[in-house]
Amino acid sequence: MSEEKKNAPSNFIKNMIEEHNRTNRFGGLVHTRFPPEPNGYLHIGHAKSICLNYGLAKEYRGKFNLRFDDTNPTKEDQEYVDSIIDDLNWLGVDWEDRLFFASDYFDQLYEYAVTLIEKGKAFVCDLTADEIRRYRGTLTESGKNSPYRDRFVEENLDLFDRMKKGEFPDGSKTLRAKINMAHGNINMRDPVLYRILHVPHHRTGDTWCIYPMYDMAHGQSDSIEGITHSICTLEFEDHRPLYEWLCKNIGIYCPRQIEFARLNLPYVVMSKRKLVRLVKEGFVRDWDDPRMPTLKAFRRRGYTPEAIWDFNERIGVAKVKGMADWKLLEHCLREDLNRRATRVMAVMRPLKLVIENYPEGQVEELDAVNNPEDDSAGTRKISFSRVLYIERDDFREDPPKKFYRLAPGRETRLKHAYYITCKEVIKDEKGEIIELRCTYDPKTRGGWSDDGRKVKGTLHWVSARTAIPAEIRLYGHLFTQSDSEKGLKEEEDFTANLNPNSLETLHGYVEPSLKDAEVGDRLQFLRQGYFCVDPDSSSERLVFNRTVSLRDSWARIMKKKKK
RNA sequence: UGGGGCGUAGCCAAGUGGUAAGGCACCGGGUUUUGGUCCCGGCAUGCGAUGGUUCGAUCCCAUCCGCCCCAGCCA
Repeated sequence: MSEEKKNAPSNFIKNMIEEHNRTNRFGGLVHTRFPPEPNGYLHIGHAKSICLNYGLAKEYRGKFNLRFDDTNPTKEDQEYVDSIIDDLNWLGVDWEDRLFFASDYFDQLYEYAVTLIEKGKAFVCDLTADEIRRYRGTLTESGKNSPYRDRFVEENLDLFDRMKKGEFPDGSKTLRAKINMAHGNINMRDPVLYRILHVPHHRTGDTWCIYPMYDMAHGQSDSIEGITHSICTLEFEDHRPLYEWLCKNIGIYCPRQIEFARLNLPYVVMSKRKLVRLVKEGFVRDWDDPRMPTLKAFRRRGYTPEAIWDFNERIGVAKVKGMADWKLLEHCLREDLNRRATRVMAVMRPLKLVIENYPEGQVEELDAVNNPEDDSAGTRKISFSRVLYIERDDFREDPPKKFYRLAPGRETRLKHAYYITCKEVIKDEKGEIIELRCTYDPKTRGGWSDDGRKVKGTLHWVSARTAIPAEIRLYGHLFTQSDSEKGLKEEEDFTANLNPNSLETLHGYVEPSLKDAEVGDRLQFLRQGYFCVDPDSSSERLVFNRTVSLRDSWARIMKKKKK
């Protein structure tokens, strides 16, 4: 069996890896990792990092680790560990037996710190947080040395040991690297390596009251695990010199840190702070509200992991900060769903339609194809009768040009059923159309006419006597502005840009074959879009989320006309 | 005014001394019992700007312009 391999486009990281392989820098190995901090839920931006790291390991037949960067017990929690693992499994990521935690290395990290002290490369500093800030200098002025910088090694060793033993209160002392307070890169101005935190850790409990900072943990964990390419986002570029300085001065293997631009999507927010507010202040239902950019939300909305992978492969990887386009994500989704989703008929905004010449009480079973893209999906029976519902949008009393659907006196096709002709429009006292009276042509059963007569439009429908009522949720962008901070007035914050119409709830009808649909089932509602069964569904009530609409060229024609 | 990055089409993004890949979007056409899918075609005399080197520059050099990140005992 030959497997057609997609031409994954090149990017600067692959070029770098290939250069490393050419020069044998890492012995031809590629070993990556995804290093989340367990302090929140994964979102679509994390997916880019995951796909990148895991994808590279796969492509170069290397290894991939999952490592939680859990060095700040004040923010982290087991709940997030579980949630992150769940999302990674959903994405199909396999770290085999390599699930690690930075906290697994606390003993080793402590020894590394001792090594630095012994080499005269680190010292215990008694400055307060405020003092440290003042001593650090500014972007343009160099800092000045801490008065504790020249403590003897023995004293530093003793103090650090006592920090570990819990002799000092939070914030009273830190361990700092001894580098250069005049360095242009502020990260090199004697950065804090360890701080005192009398806080229990979700994994190590009360074992520790000193915890390493990011810089003292991340690169060292990479080193311990034999990571070759430590891929992170752009804002860590300034940390690379420190990453390398620490490896070198501790005297351990040094991976290569590579920085790439994180993913940004318009009309949504990705920052943890903002996401929390949306949930806490009730702007969305929860972390998995289908309007959220969290992976949980994408999952609930009906997105497939395959689509997310495809999207990430297509947006590429670079150092240019940019905005990805929802249109591309949606394209990837439709492409995947088109292949796999069963077609069914559902009416979102029902309009009653009575076929006057169809015998009262008669019911017919008609054949319907389940998926024209997949013959193996087979066919099903759908029942036809005298009273139906069609989509309100599929009828126009005064049809504009190029409107192919139903209109007074016009003949059109009911999908899989018959040609019908609209004879009469019935309105209520307010002038609202409440019912259509039509006739059908019995000779067009199945939707064909053998006299060569053609109709332009084909409508979806459900039979009133068998249709199941359903709640249908349509989603729009969370924000009205591509950037949630755009155009805010003086006193407003980003929530002022929330889209008040991001959720529209409809009550329609679906065909009876959906009676036993299960949560998560993905379907195409013919001519409308892809939908999935929401967990809010019960045996009493079916709830569908619109995952994404179908491309709608009629809507585009109308839009153009308006302009 | 310190340090680190980035500027190729509406959005992403390859290429890097030999005359601008690809995808999305968009436009036009064909097929179609989904105005879906699919198929065909179009879409940068141009690579932030200006000089220079060269037979030849998006690529090398110089200068300039624009944007982003960094002053947590967060990651």
